[in-house]
Amino acid sequence: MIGKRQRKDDRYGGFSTVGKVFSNAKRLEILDVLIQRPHSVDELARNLEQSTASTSQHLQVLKRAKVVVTKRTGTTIIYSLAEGTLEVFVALRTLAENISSDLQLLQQQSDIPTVTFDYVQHILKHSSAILLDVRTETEFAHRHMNGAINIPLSDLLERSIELSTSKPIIITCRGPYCLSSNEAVHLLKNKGFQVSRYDDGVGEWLVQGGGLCGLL
Amino acid sequence: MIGKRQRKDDRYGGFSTVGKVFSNAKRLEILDVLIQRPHSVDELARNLEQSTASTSQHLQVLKRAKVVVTKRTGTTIIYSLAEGTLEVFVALRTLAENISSDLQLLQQQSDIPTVTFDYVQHILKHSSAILLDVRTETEFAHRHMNGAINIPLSDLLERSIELSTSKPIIITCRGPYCLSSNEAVHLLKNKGFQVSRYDDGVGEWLVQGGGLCGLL
DNA sequence: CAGTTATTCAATAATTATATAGAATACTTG
DNA sequence: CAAGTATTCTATATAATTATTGAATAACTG
Repeated sequence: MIGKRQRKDDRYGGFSTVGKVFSNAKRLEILDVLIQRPHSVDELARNLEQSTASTSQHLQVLKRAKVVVTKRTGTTIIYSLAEGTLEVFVALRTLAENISSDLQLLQQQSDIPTVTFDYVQHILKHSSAILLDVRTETEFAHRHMNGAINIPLSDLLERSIELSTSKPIIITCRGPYCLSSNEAVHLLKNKGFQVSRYDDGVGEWLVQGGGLCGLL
Repeated sequence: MIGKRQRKDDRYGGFSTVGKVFSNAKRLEILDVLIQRPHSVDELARNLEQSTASTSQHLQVLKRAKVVVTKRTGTTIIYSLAEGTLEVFVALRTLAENISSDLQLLQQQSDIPTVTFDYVQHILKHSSAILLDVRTETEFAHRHMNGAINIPLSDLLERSIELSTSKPIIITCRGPYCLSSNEAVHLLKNKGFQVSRYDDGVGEWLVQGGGLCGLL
């Protein structure tokens, strides 16, 4: 006969297998990267600036906990988020940011004005500004906010001519920990545009009730 | 000048401090216990069947991550959940249960029929069954589902006479990992009542959109 | 089927987590 | 202020996690 304590330990132990996923910085970064689009092991390793073996090991943890799924194409294995993972990741990050004054301080180290979800929704409804996503074309194609337009950061300098100078521009990128929107803001500011930033990414956008389009 | 990699590591590192909270079985059990009502260190230690020192150490981790708050009354320190923690805990557990076939198997080791949130909402609306919470009076007082009645498991045998025999009874307790509802079901079944079980607790109830009453 | 590429496995070393016992602290009460 | 109770701190031993290197595997390519 199995004891009560043993049974409880088993239950919470199984639960903690999923919790462990979120206990390591590199694993959190993997998940954040996978929100943008599926990636191969190799791509992830380069992204994290870490050995392939170590990245693979983290991916095994994620796979065992079933928060990611894999698809083999040829010799490469493509990892992507499992259903339900995005929502929990975002909920956890939101909690972390609300809670931790450290993270907030890191975030507010900038002089660029940031706008809220509600504000972005409002301007989209009234077409009173442009929502500019500066991620790569592939990321944008995978999923992006309804109503956003895409010019990748790498092309922004030469393609800034496409942007209307009469409307203010709101920049969005991969999410709160992404540094692209900062660069984009400065680049466009120097060109005379009126710019602000939506700090959150597609994950937060979705969880807050915003619509997405894309392949998934 | 701080490098990009360093800054990312710092960000995800801060995030992982909050994630670590959910990576240990005992800490998850502490949080689950705190959902029911605030507890002292000593009470928690007895509940977890673990030394006070070790429990205190876990509580420090939770406190540093700011997912719990403390209130001193005399020599005892009362720990309770911080705002936002309940929702994330439940979201994580829901993910874990959907994902992990192990946890589901553990759960379905019973012959008692379980009912869904929607069903409970329906029967409450039509008063077609009784929702019976078998937790302690203190736990019930702290927060309970709108429309539930309370008979603690310890009193159930002698107080079963209070229950109508004409209506089916739905038992609820501390949540999916709590073993009280099982006992209560068998006890009432032997007395000839028509019983089923709502497996989730007040946390899931709240997150699914159910109303709560109580002190907090 | 030998060579190439992508990923995983195995062994190791360094770090971090965890549990415990016993000491130290903090508050209350007589 | 001495005694008692609740909690935290310290030191220690054990276990788990993490990153790395190099070997092994698996699928494709000519």
